[in-house]
Amino acid sequence: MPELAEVEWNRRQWNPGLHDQVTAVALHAEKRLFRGTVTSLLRRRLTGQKLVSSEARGKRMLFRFTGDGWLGLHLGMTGSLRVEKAEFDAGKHDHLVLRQAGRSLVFRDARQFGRIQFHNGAKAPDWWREEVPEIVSKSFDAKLVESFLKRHGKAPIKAVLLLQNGFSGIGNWMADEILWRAGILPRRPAGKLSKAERAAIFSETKFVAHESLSRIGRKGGDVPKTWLMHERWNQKGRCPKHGIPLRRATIGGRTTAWCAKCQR
DNA sequence: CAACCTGTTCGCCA
DNA sequence: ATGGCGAACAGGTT
Repeated sequence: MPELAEVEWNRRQWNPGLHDQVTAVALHAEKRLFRGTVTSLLRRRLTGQKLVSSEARGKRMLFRFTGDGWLGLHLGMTGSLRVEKAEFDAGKHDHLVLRQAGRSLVFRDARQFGRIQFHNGAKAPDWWREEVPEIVSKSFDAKLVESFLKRHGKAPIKAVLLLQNGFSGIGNWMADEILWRAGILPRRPAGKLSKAERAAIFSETKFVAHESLSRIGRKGGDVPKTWLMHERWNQKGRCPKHGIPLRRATIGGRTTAWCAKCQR
């Protein structure tokens, strides 16, 4: 699930727990998810504290607690956040559960490509403060995209769109969606795109990010049927514009789908 | 049983 | 020093 808008959706799943005290912490300390994190500290510093606020940046989330506790979450490939009843029994892949009087806040991640970090201090942790502009912010502008594409000029544009220090929050399906809308073949080297094509990458990135984020709260929640996204999952996917079968190949290490007619 | 998967990180090479 | 690429990670699904 987890790309930009889905991350934001998951972040909100814990909103029912805002301003409530964490009465107990249950976690699977030996799991790879906690690599680099002192779980005993996490457990000790969150127990008895209140969840104050949360924020998402790209694919990362930060939950703030009283007592200077900061919980960083990344959903990886299969992570999700949800709320369960207070007395709910954690399943095999429910690697972190924050118990509150009225509910349990649950982090599940079967494949464990995600990550759980904890920091105790007055200021937000270093790993959160490193600045990569959010796509929906003003500082993500055409100039920034220009220089980023130039810097990675030899790599296929598809691979460049997946680099989180430039396109924060873009994942596999969003990258394909952007390229389809921009009319650009995923294998084209980023440095060989025309000025107009670079401008299209910029504006379609903004468009896809804004559109998908704006739909989270609404009923249905999903992006329109006319988006490539709905077609690219299965082998029989077809271009929403032309109805012809999508081409597919591994590019930038990931399965990539495109329309040979739309994209040049 | 084999292939595939919405992500990052590491080691190797240019 | 920087950039590009493929493998590895872990487990479920097709």
